[in-house]
Amino acid sequence: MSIKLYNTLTCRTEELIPGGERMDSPEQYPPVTIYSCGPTVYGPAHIGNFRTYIFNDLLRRYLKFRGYRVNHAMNITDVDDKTIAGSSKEGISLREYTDRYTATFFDDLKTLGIEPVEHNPRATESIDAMIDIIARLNKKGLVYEKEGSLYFSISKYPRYGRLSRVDSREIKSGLRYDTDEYEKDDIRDFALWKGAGPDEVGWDTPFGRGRPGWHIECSAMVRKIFGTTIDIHTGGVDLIFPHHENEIAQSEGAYDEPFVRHWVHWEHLLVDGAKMSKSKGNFYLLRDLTEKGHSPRSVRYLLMSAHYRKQLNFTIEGLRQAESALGRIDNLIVRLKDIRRDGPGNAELPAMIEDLFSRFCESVDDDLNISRGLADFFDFLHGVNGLIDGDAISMADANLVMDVLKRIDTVFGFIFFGEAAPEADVPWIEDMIRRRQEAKKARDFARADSIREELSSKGIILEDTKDGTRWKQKT
RNA sequence: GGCGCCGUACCCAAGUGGCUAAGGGAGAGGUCUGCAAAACCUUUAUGCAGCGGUUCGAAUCCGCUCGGCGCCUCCA
Repeated sequence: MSIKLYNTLTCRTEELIPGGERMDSPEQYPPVTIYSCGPTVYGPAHIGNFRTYIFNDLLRRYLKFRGYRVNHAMNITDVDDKTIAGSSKEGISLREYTDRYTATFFDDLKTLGIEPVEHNPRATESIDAMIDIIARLNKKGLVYEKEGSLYFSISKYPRYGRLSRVDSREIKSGLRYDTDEYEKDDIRDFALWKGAGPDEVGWDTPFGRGRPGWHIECSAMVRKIFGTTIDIHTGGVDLIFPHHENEIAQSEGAYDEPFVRHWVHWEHLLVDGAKMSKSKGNFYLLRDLTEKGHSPRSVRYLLMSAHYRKQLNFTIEGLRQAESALGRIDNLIVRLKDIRRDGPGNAELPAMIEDLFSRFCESVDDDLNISRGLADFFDFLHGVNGLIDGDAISMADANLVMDVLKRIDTVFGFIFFGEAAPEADVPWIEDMIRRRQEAKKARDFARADSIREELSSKGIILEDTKDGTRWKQKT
C-alpha cells in the first residue's frame, strides 16, 4: 500500500516516492519535501484561500499519520505591487504593513486547526537566493534587460509550457492582452527582477536596484531550503499558469535538474457558483463566519469534506450541515465519557477498529479521498453507537475508542474532545439536575421542564438516559 | 477563440466497466422517554443532465446536445 496523488505534470495519479527511490516502508524514506505557495499578505485571507491551506494541512497530516516524515515549507509573499501600494497608502513601512497581515494569517491558520509547517520563508529574506538564480540564468543567456528590469526569455527556453500545456495555446491578441506596464520582447516573457528608483522599495543587487518579480521567490526559497528536487509542490489551480510554469522555467533553467516530482493543485472554492475572490468581492473572511456563531471547525470540516480536485460551492446551508455532522461526532464522545461499566472488553471492537483503519487508509491513500475516509469513519461511529445502545461496551472499550478518535483526528483536526469550558459552573449544573430529578419524581413536569429550559438558556443541554441525566455544552 | 473540469436522491457528496449506486444533512415511521434530546432500527435514486453508440455488461468508455465552472490577466 502506498499513497497516490494526481500529478498535474503528467495528468496521472501517481505513487508518491519521496526522494525518488522506492523503500519498503514509510519510515525508511527521507522526509517528504513539500513546498506550498502561501499568501501575499496585503489583507486578510478569505475562506477560499483557506481551502488550499486546509488541504496542505490534510496532506501533511495524512503523510505523518501514515508514518512518513515531512519537511514542509510555505512562503509568505511580503513584497509585490499590492503590498507596496497598500503600505504607501497607509503611510507605513512595507514591513509594518506585511507584518500585520502575516500575523492575521497565522492567527487564522491556528483558528482553523492548521498545523505550523517547518519553514515559513519570507520573500524579503530570500533576496540572495533570487540573485543566485538570476545570475545563473543570465550566464545561460536566458535573461534580457529592458529599462532596468530583467526578463526571462521564453523563446530561448524550448521546454516551456509542459505543466500547463501552454505551448499549444495561442495568445489571442485583442481578446486577452498584456496589462503589464513593463516593456517585454515577447508577450509570454515574465519579469525576474523589476527595476526600482532610489525612492521606491528595492534592494541593491549586482544587476541594479530593484525588487523581485512574482515568480522568482518560490524558486529561490525551494533552492535555499531544500537544495535540490523536491517531492511535492502545491498550490491553487489558478497558479498552474503562469506562476508554476514560470517557476519550473526558472529553476530548471538555472540548475539543470528536475524542480518538482509531484505537482498537486487544489481546486477553488466557489460562492453562488463563481470563484470566490477578492477582486469579485464575493468572499467570506473567517471572522465573518465566526462572528455569526459558526465554529471554525465546521468551516474546516466543510472545506475539506469534498475532494480537493473538485470545486466546492460554499453556502451557509453547507456550513449548517457540517455543524450537524460534527454534532454527531460530539455526541459519541459524550456517550463514551458516560460509560461506567467495568468488565471485559467487547470481542467485536478490535476487529471494528482494524477495519476502520484499513478502510480509511485505502480510501485516503487514493489521491487523498477524504470524502470516502469520512464515510469510513461514520460507519465506525455508527457501529460503536450500536454497541453502546446494546450496553456491550466497557470503560476500557470506551477508552480504546477515544484513542481511535484521537488518532484519526491527527488527520481530521476537527473533533472536539469536550474539555469542560472553564466558565461552566459544574456544581450549580449538577444541583439543578438534582432538583429537576426531584421535580420529575414528584411528577411536577412543568417545573422539571422550566429547569431544563433555564439550563438550556445557559448553553447546557440535558439528556435523560436510563442511568440518569447527563449534560453537555452546546458547541 | 484556445485549453481543461463538472452535471449522481429534497440538499451536500463518494463511486469512473460487472456483487443489492458510499457517507453526511433533511424528512417520514418505529424503539426508548412524562415530554424532549441523543442513540438505534426501518425508510427516501430500477436511477446517475439528455440523446445516440461501443460492450455479454456503462453512472463509469466514445460521439453529439443542453447546463454550469475554471484557466488563458493579479489570484489559493
